[in-house]
Amino acid sequence: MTAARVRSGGRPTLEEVAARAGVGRGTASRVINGSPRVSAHTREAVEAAVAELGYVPNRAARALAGNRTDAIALVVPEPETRFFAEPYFSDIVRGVGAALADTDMQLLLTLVGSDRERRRLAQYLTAHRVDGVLLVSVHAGDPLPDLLEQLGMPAVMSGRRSASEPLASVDSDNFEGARAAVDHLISRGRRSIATITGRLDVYGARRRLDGYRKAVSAAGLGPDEQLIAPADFTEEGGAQAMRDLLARRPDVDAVFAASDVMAAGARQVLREAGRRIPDDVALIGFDDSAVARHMDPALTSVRQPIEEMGRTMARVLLQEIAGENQERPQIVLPTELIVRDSS
Amino acid sequence: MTAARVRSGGRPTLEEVAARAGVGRGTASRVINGSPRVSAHTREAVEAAVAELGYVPNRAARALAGNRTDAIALVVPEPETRFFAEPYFSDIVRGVGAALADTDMQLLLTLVGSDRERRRLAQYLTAHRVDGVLLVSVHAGDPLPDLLEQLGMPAVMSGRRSASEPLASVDSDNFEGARAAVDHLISRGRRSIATITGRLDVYGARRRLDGYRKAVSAAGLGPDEQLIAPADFTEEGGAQAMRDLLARRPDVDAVFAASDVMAAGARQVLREAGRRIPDDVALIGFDDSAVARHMDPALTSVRQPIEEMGRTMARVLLQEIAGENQERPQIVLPTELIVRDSS
DNA sequence: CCGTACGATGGGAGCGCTCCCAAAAATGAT
DNA sequence: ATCATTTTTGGGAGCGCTCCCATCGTACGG
Repeated sequence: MTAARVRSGGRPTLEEVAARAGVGRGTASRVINGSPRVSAHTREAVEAAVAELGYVPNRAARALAGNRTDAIALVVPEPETRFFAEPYFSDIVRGVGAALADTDMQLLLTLVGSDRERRRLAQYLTAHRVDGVLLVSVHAGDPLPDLLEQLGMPAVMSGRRSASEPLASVDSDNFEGARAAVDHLISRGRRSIATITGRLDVYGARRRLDGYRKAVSAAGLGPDEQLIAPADFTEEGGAQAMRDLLARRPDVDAVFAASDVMAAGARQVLREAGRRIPDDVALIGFDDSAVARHMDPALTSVRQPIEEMGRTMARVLLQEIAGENQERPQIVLPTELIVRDSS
Repeated sequence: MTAARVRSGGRPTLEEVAARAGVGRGTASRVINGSPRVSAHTREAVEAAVAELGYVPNRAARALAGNRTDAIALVVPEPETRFFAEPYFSDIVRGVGAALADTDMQLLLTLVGSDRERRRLAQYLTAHRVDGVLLVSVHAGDPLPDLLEQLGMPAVMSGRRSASEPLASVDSDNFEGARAAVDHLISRGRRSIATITGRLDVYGARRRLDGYRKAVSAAGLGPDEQLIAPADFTEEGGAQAMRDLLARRPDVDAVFAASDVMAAGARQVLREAGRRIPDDVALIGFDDSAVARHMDPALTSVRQPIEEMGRTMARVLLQEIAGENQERPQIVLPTELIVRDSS
């Protein structure tokens, strides 16, 4: 009693679809993968069989045979999740998800915190367990991008590490965003415009500072180094920077902070110093996060198109994987100044 | 000239590891999968070969042969991402990631927005492309949990749909959280304590209301229906509810809002009505989100152990997958009242 | 010293698919 | 109608692994 070749409970296989459609396995495969070398008639038959059987290709088999994975990894440095928590993370994810929706790429989420995890990730990548990698918030000294470059693994990062980035990247226009913010302060009649910078080993932070400088000097307010206070993107850092500014230049009448969180810190200090916002000192942040909307007064801020960055990153990565890109695209997306009550 | 069996550039395979260790493929497999039926000597030899060759198992082959995927999906309803954006999403992810770190389970992120995506997801699941599912913020009418139950697919959800949940679930103690908040208000001498509820088709929102009721009546302040204002978790909803409350019961001296965002809406209305916080009206929120910390005055709020919920969900799911659970665990994690300036 | 038993081991079969080659069918040119 | 092409098609080989069974080796009891 030879066991029947019919699969009892299991999911249907390609072979079964082919049998049902009265064609060979190879042909069925062609139809399913959209190869053009199939007659219309055959195609219809196979498609009907697929529908009737509710066939869904087995990903593992596909991956094994085709030597690819149909999966990409979104790599998030663990320490950052906290900072970027705000909308950032979920917006990126939403964008990426949207771009992947009509693909059958899977999105793998990879948090890397400890060195052990880093190593494991490197191993993962080396073992080619994903077709491509999305890198979020990469630091200057991060070895990962170089590893990817070396492995020839398609990758796209958000932001970049320097002006000349070997990997594909998608960034927001930090320079123009900062400039627009400062221009806005100038147009409101402010004259002693300070800035609180982010960690300057982050390229974006440097660009924001550049934008500030450009706007200030274009207005003939000369870049006054006393008005530039370095900080580290944290609330406490922003507060400290504000204290320094107030001590150095009590005449300051506007502050452009390179992040909303730092602006929140600055606000606190300004309050305690009895300066009214925006009457005495105008304040602008960067990121347009929840913090900005809920601050009192509501914070004017530079908004980055985070979700679109996510979408774009995914799109570019798919192109890289498909080998469609001659060279690594360096995409810069425009920012937008959201004017609220603080300026 | 028979092509050499040596793989030129590629990743090493099990077979190669076995050859190098001077054992058979089966034995090598046993070592790698931690089977006890291997002699210590052999084990060492294989482990050495693995290290030397930098062997990493091919996931696809494993999945294909073993009929499993070593992957779990985190399913996030798209419309929610926006609401839950705050820390919620990233905290859950961090928790899940942490619990998965020493496993070699992969985390698949699946956003489901459109019905088309829902269907595709159902197909995915039916095709057994993952070993288990993590469900975040499920609505009362969501068909997904039932589908999973039907398929016998291991699943864990955050929160639950009703008191009797067939699926495994991990929730925070909404009841006790709300009760603690209201008790705190009572201990501060408040007497006309109102509540702004979330959408009551969400189980958690109902539990928060129950907790409020319990605390109020325990204090002999009788549940006064006029002090209960239904809303929908949005800022505008919270504002509207607050207006209603003020109109109905101008004597209100405390408000417990079932979310920070609604509390933010309420705060706005209270301000406009000239009520000082906390002097005239004390205010408490729920979630302990960024909004709470940055509100002015800083908002007292009930904090949920989100990251731990993520960790627990993952842990429970792994157990479900391993078939270790007799019945579906219903885990409730404690909340904590974070007292700030608003109460 | 031999039979028994059991742990350790090797390797065949097969998971479901893609790749690719050779065969079959259709098309066109003469 | 014939032959050269081109298009379609079928199915073998093989991806790297797990499962499982037959075999081998060894320790032990009699």
